[in-house]
Amino acid sequence: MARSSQTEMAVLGGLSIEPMTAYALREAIRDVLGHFWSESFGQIYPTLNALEEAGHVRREGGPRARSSVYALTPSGLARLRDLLAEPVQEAQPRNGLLLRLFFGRVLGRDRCLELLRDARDRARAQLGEYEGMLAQLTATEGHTPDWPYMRLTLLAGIHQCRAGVAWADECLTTLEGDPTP
Amino acid sequence: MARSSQTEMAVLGGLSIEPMTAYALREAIRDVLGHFWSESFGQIYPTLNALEEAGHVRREGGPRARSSVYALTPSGLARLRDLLAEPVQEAQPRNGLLLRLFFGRVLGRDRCLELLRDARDRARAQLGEYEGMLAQLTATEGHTPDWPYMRLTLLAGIHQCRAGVAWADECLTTLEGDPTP
DNA sequence: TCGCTTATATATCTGTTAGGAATATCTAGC
DNA sequence: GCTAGATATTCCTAACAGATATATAAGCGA
Repeated sequence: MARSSQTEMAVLGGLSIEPMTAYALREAIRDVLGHFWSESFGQIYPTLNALEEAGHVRREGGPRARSSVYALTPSGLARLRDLLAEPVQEAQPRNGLLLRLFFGRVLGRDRCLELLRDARDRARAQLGEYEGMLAQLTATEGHTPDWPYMRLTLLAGIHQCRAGVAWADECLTTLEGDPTP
Repeated sequence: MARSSQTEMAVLGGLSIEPMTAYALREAIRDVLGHFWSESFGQIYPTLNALEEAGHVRREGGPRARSSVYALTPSGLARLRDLLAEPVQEAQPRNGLLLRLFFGRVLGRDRCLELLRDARDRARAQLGEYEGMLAQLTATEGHTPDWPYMRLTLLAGIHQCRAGVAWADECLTTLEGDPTP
């Protein structure tokens, strides 16, 4: 059986854009999907093997001696369609920042303020990056069919960051004005 | 290296509020931290055992025959402080919704619209819940030391949801107006 | 008040998943 | 040719979720 079907989806999806080596696939996932997805070698390779076994992926000699380029087969595309149509399963939430802030009484107010400032700065920086990417995307001529969908995911990042900045700002003002230590 | 157990932090933190059984701890984590954290029995029990071994937690007879109530020891509180002070390590992002939307070309526009509407509705519903909880929190008399920090985390949920709604709305308008199938 | 049923509480166990260190190989610059 | 860095792959270990097993309490009819 395949590893988690989520990894399968990401892998098939990546190959649906163009055939790649496993290494390139990982780079692509990190660079393109990086702000909302991640996969590591340990997942990608076994998944590719399983997919090859199932005939969803074809392996060809790669650019280097011992490397392989994987390409989607028709059945692989069908499989991708099926997976994408499955209900979204959200990952269990695990927000380390909020966990720390929740126990702020123990951590101390100053530390919390620091955390919040940090979070705000990081969100601001990210926001700048995303806006740059969006501008670049908007400027590209000859939109591919993927264009509107890439835009969606970028917009998600932007809204998220803006919310993050606004939240941190609000918290900072209330917490700074709070007399209790 | 450390995929350090964040579970330890959540467990110690929970016990820092009041002594509890493992079962109650899990309930508390689900109900109170639920919107940004999650733990399962499979992690909580072994973590408690390890903490007891290390002397960070004291086990006493619980409300039922075979049950134990765990309480934080001074060294446990110190340990919690240390853990909270460690740099925040964010979980790898895994957003199933965005992954699907990214491959929207394969999934089809109509399905994407559906996903977006769903996401918007869920975000709206959540927002209502959080706002209710915030109102309730604001109304409570005699603020505990934890009060301002609980408020922070609730606000985070609220900002997040608002951003989610705004994003989905924006995407829906652009995608609905898009002539390409 | 007894015995039966159901719900709740407690604990353990197991397969899956994840992440990244370790390893190997190649390419290019010096 | 030699070294640095990019490319490619394998593997191991710990975290993890969720199911399952077992015990206890509570409800309820007789």
